[in-house]
Amino acid sequence: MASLRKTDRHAEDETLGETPDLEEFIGYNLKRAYVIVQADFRRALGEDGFAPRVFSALSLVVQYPNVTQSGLARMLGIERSGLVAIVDELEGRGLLKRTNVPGDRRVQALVPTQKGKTVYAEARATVRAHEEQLLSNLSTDEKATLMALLAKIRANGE
Amino acid sequence: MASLRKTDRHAEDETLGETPDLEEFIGYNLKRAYVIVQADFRRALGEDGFAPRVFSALSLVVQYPNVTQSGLARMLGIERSGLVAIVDELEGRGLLKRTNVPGDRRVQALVPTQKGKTVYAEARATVRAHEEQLLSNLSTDEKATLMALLAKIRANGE
DNA sequence: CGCATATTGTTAATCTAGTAAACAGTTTAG
DNA sequence: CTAAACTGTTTACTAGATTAACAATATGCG
Repeated sequence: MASLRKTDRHAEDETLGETPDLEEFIGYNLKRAYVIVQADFRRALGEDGFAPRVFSALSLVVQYPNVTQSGLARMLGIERSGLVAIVDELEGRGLLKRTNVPGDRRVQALVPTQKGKTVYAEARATVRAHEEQLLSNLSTDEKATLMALLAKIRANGE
Repeated sequence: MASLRKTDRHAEDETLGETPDLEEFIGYNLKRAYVIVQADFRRALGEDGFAPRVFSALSLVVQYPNVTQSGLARMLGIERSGLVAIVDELEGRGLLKRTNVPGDRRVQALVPTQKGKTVYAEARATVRAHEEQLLSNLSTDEKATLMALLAKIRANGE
């Protein structure tokens, strides 16, 4: 998603001095912005850090201890089959544990460990700081506006 | 990426009546919005329609006829190896053709066919209409603001 | 109660998008 | 002329995600 440069076209073709169609589409612009922010996220957390989805899962487990895997999958908007590997990773790193729930032997409630809470708090601070810096050309107001507009899109689509 | 519901937590855990951390992150909100808009895009173009990246490629070829594959890959921000399948598909559907360039026997300039131009114009109108309707709870001003803010993010990240 | 239906976590197969590395052919620079 | 760079391409690989099936368990309802 690089920018359009003069040298990407051939000399002989004309260059309608216009904005490319693509930039009219919200979807295209959303994707480009997302790719940039996502790359920054990965840079922030480094090689051995969390993938975005793993970070998101940990965040929710810390905030909603005893959430079930199905519940977590619903919150994340993914299939519960896809969550298994994510929870495996978090449990493998000792950041949460699967615990059985007295009333229902099907479910595995997810509980963050102390380490999980600590590691999440650090990761959260790191990601926040990186976002802050990546978006330093946006004012606080602009960031708030952006969040509000994105929330409106979400409100429509679900 | 569904919404957070009371029933997704267990009865016994408390429910800090707070906004989930995740919604503080621009990256998370961008992704959620993007997923919604992308799903709408696919609905708009239907089963046999274009994937977003194929649509984007066609758009650029129509707007910049005689672009090379390398140039197009740069514009799209993908590797040129990844572009081969996309161009194959568009050529297979008769929407563009690879032509050789007099001065340079390495490159294949991409030229839209008449059908390509027509099909693109239709697809563009369809996608626009769907975006319009999906985002009908945003005013024209809000949409413009959103675009501008996304462009600012892009300006930072590249 | 008993039985159909639904839910939970899980595995396995599959799909898409995308990257990285290598390549032969060709062009450019010194 | 030779070394370096570029083009399109293939192949192999990874990540993220979906679907379908499954056994264990729970729920609803005659």
